[in-house]
Amino acid sequence: MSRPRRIPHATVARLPEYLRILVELAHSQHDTVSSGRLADLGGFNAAKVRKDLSYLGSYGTRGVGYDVLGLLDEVREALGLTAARGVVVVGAGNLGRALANYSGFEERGFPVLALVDADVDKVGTRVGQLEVRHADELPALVIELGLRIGVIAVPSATAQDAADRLVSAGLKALLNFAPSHVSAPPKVAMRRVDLARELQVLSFYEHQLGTSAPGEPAR
Amino acid sequence: MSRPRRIPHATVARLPEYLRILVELAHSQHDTVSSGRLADLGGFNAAKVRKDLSYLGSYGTRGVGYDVLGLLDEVREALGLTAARGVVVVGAGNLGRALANYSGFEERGFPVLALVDADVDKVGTRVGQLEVRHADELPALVIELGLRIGVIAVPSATAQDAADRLVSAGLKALLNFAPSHVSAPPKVAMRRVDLARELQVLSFYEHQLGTSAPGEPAR
DNA sequence: GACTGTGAAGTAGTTCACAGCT
DNA sequence: AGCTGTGAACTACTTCACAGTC
Repeated sequence: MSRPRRIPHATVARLPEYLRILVELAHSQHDTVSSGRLADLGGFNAAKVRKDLSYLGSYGTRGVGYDVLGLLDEVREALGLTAARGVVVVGAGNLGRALANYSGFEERGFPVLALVDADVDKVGTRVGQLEVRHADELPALVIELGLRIGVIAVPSATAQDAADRLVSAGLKALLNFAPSHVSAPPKVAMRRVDLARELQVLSFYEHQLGTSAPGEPAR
Repeated sequence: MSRPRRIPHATVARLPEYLRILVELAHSQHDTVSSGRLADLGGFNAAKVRKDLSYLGSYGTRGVGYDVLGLLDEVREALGLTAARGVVVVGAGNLGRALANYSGFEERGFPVLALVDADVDKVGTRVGQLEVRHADELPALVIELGLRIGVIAVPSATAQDAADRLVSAGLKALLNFAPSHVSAPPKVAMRRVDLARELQVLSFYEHQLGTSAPGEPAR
């Protein structure tokens, strides 16, 4: 009930899932929810849910459950989602254009406000609402549009360069879609999504038919 | 050096990364590689690399390192990547079309051979090389094209339905891009990628400026 | 001397089980 | 009675440290 400081990474990785579930519960007019119900909806275990929420200094009520709206605020607050966070996509190839168009980002509070590329032939072309800008404009765009998160959607060979540009333009959070390891200063938060990797992991478990794949990643 | 049975999930999740690095090393004519070098290239620690590879019954040579081509085969074999694995994408919306077009899948051995949708208005339209087929044709397509993996790219509300269709069409490996929890029989390998979730996790670490985000997920 | 393979120690994450509130 | 919050036990993963091989 007090508010302990350090939230373990495994818990942080589940917060977006709690958020999603709580948004749905709020829509369907539920005002309280128990850890058991949250566990069912998210595919977790009830004890884990309670422990996770306890790190937020959650306000559950014994005998009753958690207040949906209150908890929703707590989770949003913990994730730092109190204001929309503008995203810039670097790389206007296939993947970059798709990401810039993907409505799921805007819906969840991450509007894609800019799309840049280093290739002058691509600069000026339109992708949905956006016009492709030159990568050199990054520092100006970051300031002008208040960008917070950079998405790297360039080929592996230039991913490190894209990351460096984003960091020197002042961004502190990067999501890398290129299938290669990119390094950044320790103050910069960095995650990677490798779509083909997911298929390879699936391939492993399908291959080993019978061995069921564990649920979802943590860390 | 013997070949112990159960590969821990955290190790499985890193195998694709080793694979990628080994492919690059092979291209650049390296014939051996040490655990330390692999660790550098992947952003790991050398002891972890050695332990991971030991689960494959790896053939490292003390004093020398690992044979690049031999290890490449071992990893490919462990991942079950000895033959190409056909993929079907369910959902021809924004995301589904982008995934069907994404060249990274084919490049890594997962050709997208079919794209289906339940909406008759979308059936017959073209996306890259593919013509959108009706979701009812799934069981036939699975047999005809030898599909192995299903990718779910429909809205949350219909994700469970899409999963059920894929499972009853005989697929044993599903990748879910919808931001909701989907259940499947235990024999079916199932993973989820939630793009907005990654941004939310980044938001957390950016918010808590100074707390550096740990590297990459395992499990 | 360089580098692997692996027990053992250390750390993180999960689950149990129950005391404590409503 | 129902459900939270949390120490304690357990399980998984990582890292150390060193014996063993080339």
